[in-house]
Amino acid sequence: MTQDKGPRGFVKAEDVARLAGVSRSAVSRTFTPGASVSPAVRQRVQDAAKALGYRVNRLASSLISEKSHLVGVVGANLGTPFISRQLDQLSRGLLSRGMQCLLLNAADADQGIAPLIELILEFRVRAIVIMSGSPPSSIIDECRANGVRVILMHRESDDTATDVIMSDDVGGAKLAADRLLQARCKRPAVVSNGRGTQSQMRRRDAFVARMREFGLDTEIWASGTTSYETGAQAARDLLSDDRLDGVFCVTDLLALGFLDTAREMGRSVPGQLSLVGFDDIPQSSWLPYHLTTIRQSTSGIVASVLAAIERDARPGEAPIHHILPVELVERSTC
Amino acid sequence: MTQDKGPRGFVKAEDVARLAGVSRSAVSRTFTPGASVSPAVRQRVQDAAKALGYRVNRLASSLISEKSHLVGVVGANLGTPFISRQLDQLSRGLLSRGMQCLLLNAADADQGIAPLIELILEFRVRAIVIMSGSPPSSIIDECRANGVRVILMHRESDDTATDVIMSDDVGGAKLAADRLLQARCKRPAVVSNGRGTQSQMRRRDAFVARMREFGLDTEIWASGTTSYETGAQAARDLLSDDRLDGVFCVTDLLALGFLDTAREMGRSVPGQLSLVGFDDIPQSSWLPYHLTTIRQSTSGIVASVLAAIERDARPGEAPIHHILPVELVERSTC
DNA sequence: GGGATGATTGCACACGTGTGCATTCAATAG
DNA sequence: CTATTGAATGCACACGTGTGCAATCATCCC
Repeated sequence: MTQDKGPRGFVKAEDVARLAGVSRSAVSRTFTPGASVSPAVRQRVQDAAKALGYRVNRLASSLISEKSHLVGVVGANLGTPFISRQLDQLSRGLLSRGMQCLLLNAADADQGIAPLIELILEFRVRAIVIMSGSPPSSIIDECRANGVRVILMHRESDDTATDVIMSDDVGGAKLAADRLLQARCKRPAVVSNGRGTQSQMRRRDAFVARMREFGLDTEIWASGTTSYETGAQAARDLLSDDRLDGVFCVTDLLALGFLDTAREMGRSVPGQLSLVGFDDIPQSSWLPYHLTTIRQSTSGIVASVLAAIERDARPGEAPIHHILPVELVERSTC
Repeated sequence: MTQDKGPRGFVKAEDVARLAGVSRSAVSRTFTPGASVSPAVRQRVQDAAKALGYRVNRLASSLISEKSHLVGVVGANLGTPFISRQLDQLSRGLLSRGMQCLLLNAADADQGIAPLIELILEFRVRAIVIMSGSPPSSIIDECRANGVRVILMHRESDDTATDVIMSDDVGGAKLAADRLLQARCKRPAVVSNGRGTQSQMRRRDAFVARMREFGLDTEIWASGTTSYETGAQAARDLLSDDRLDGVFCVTDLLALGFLDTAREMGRSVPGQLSLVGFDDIPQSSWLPYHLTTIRQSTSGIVASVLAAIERDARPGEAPIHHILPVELVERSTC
């Protein structure tokens, strides 16, 4: 099978050409869809390539064709249920469409994600997908100037026109508020992390505004990271107030921590307290929880992202701004 | 800031050289650590580069230096708690060591992961990390022949020498068995998926063997995928037998589904039934579960993988074969 | 001051591939 | 049989970078 191919390096097209008795161009054309090669030559080339274990060098190939099939992905908290599901679907979609995923973890990005984006640009990627962090607009402008699409998920850039794809946080928060009102909630509270994440703040503010429309003031709790433990802490803090009867956690992970701790503190849910989450992660439908929540369609989001990537980047084009619908999932915490 | 840089393409070293009034070599050396450049020239080059928004083209750079800083990662079920945590830590570690992560999702790999590995090889990666799937040894041989390290996580290759890094499945299964025996278990069962995943089979077989050492026959349940729902199904199937008093689920995800369903069926855990899992995913320590389990050190595993990648690939070298210790985490399901 | 030494710098080649252009070849029509 | 057409093929250039080698320059010692 694997022939003796000399001590150094990979097999190159020239080696295949020599073995097949054709020019190097013929080899290149054989592996270029739509190029003009006779069936006979193509066959000889393919045989020779197989015998030698030849594979096209994407580095050289992308260098000459000025664009690669790489897509840069920036994300943090990759171990989290919602984000990991998103990454799973995104990486699958990219692969199935002939693109590859260059993943940079933004967890340790103390300087912000600008350095990560610069690094990605060095690979001459086709597009950049940002799942976490807020890129400075100077970098985004530079990407656009170089014809690299930038796609923001669940966030928007203040001053620069970018492709934006997110769920309907405002609509979802309203659904949550209305559901709690329907459960005759009089004393609402909202729980979010303390990082000022865009999507969480949108949900929080929309929830508060909706409640105010009905004359209710919402207690706001915001601290820590987006985690189960933070939700638990929120419960310990908020439930010192006995009259609290409706809580909206802007994330399911927060909601699950809140729910467990509330019950441990002796509150019955939904008896004394109604609870609504956001995301619909798999754990929310597990038996002990059965959490009423707002479902985001990750598959819809990912599909929109993929479509945005595949759009040809024409200079004057208006950026995409998709807001995907969400839905209330009735379970048993209201 | 961003100058008018002509209509086509990225800024190249030649543009910077022209603006700085030096040769292109000087530009290249400025961005090459350890190269010889005078401070004055370096400064002029850096200024010019900044003004033009120049970044080194990694494609060309890697092409000439014959090796990239890319590491290919193959994995499936990326939305799963254990695997996503692993990927999170791995991608962080790679980035912090100056390497980039080329992620290929193996979920849709009907033909096996060989095509994915071939694709990765086209990028002339430095190493390939396999989190899921069993690569045919022919491909692995080819990788080694080309100086690309292949690192298998949680599995080993039958006939080819490869770097292997896994947890001590056998030791962990013994710990699980011993813990159940300590709880006076007489009728044990083991639950695994139906896919024949290597690590799961090792745990299962070691558990069964250990029980047999003590004269106990273990009921074996194996079906479906590795999921919460599969664990629930196992409980429905197995708990028709009233006498079952000790269950080892080879994965926490299975264990949590099993636990919820067992309780819903009226079994008290740990009263009538003891349960041990494997992995120690975050959810296992959540309040409703508090699962007794075998903890894998993902940080230890990832550290070993990173060390393996960074080892210089010398031809004659013996492959790495690390088996990392696991520990019993006592909680309240035994 | 002259020669030696060491640091800088520019030239030119190499990396492996895609593709326009001219050339060759076979096939077809007249 | 000749002229025409279209496909197939090879040549040569281009992509953007790293680096060995030789040339240049400044510096230092005697």
